[in-house]
Amino acid sequence: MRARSVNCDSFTFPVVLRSAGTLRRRRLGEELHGYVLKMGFGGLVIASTALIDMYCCCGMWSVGREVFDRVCDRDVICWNTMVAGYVKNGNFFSAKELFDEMPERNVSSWNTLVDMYGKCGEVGLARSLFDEMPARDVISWNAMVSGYVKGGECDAARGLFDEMPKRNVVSWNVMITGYVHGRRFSDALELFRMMQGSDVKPNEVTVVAVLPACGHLGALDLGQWIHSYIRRNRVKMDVYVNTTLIDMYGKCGSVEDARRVFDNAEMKDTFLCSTMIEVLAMHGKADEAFGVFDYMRRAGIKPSDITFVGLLKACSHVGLVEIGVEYFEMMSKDFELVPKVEHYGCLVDLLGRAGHLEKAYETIKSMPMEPHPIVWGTLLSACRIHCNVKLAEEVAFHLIELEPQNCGHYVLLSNIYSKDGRWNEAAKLRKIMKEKGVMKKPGCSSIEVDNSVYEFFAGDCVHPRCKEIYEMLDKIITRLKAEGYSPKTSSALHDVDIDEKEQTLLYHSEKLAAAFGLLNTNHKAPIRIVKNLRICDDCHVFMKMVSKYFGRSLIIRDCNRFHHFSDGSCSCCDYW
DNA sequence: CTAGGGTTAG
Repeated sequence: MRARSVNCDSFTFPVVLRSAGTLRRRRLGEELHGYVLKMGFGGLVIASTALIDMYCCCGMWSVGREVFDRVCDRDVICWNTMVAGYVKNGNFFSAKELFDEMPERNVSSWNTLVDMYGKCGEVGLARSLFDEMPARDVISWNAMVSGYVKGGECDAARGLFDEMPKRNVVSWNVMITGYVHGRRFSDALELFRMMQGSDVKPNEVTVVAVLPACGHLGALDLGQWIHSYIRRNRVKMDVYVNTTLIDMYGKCGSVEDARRVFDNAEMKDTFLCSTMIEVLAMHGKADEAFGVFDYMRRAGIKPSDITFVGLLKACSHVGLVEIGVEYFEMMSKDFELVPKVEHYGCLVDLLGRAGHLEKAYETIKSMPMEPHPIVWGTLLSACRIHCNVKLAEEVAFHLIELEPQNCGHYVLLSNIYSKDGRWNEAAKLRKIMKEKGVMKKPGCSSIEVDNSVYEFFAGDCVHPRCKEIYEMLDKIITRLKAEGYSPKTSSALHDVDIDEKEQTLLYHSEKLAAAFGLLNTNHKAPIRIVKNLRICDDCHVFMKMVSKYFGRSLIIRDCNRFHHFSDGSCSCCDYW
């Protein structure tokens, strides 16, 4: 940037200063300040306001304030800029102080304050200001809805959203994002559908907000529809959009599409590449994940600690212990990244899955930080795979001490006991659960049919076509039993006799979803199901048999990986 | 001047 060789007028500086501010180029900003003075624009409000904004964006709010104090003909915009500058720098007290001193307030000044209180968690104060302000525009409403969303109050946000006299694209974006952050994915999709019925057109921010919801729910059809919507309507395909597309396709089980988006992305940054690596890892494509990492190094894209989480995950899912350890060491050696508890968790998984249980245990004991319960849980899962009851007990009892209300620990240990034939111990554990009032988290599976997502809970009867679904499921079970299927009752965590145990097992949510899928989808496409918990041994066998005897492939995502069932076998090779 | 956006260990 050489301002010397450019003809400047008083309108040039605000534009250039703005870029300097957004890029946080302090030096450049200061240099430009010099030119502003040299060219005699120093006294003008417009130039001064731009300078204030630039300094505040660069974190130099006190210099901004000095400029502000020297402006003699301050207008509202100038005042607003200074107030907003304090807010940007987290100087909420000064912002409020200056707001109170303002000789004149239009709507924007109030908006800044409403937004500020929302940002610092004072929703109540934001609301009283919102109610108090003399006039409101869309921005005021959006700021207030956003305040509720940030405070995690989705329902209050929605209440206000519904009351809005007018909504623009930001209003919809705020509310959809709110649902997604509150993990209310179905609500997010429903709102997105409502938006289509409104007069506001979705933009690139909207798709970035909804796509993660599609990913979490496994709503591939809707995700694909949004992808084609983006192309049809020339929504800007920026790096954010591409990142969420990759994530969505990956989580919906379509790695190929994720890869296509990655290859076609014009701009590739750390986020985008890390997402691609994570997706490949999730699907057991370790070599391809390593390839993306090599690409990053060649292209000079700096890996982050999250990149390494993906790489380590890729290694552990396919048992590449040595390579995984190499990546772990590479983090600090070559990239000055300090391994976090997540990376130690991956390392424990890597070692544990591969059967090196003692080494995994040693890793936990030698971690430089307090091991999070998830790390212990990882070791417990490894004990399940390798049937090490002794270590499992030690780890599980420790975990139960740490998190007595987490049902997962009891369930996992109980399954390990059952797998080993120790029914008495399993029963004792169920008694303990009962005594402590720990409820088993209900299994839930969702499936998308005709652009709608249907959710099923184990043994539920809420679906309108419930009778039909159960009849279909019974038909499938009868057929599979004829082919040799016998329910593995060890997966059922209930203190009941065998018959009843078989019943609860037969109606696990993924089976209901599969029956619904067979009833309602055409005969070529795979049936895609997303489950909130880990798939059980029995359902795993069941799905393999369905894929064989009903000639349909099924793609099931459980809470930690994908299972692609076809022709009687599963992509995880029964190792999960 | 003021409202909205991406990846993360089981």
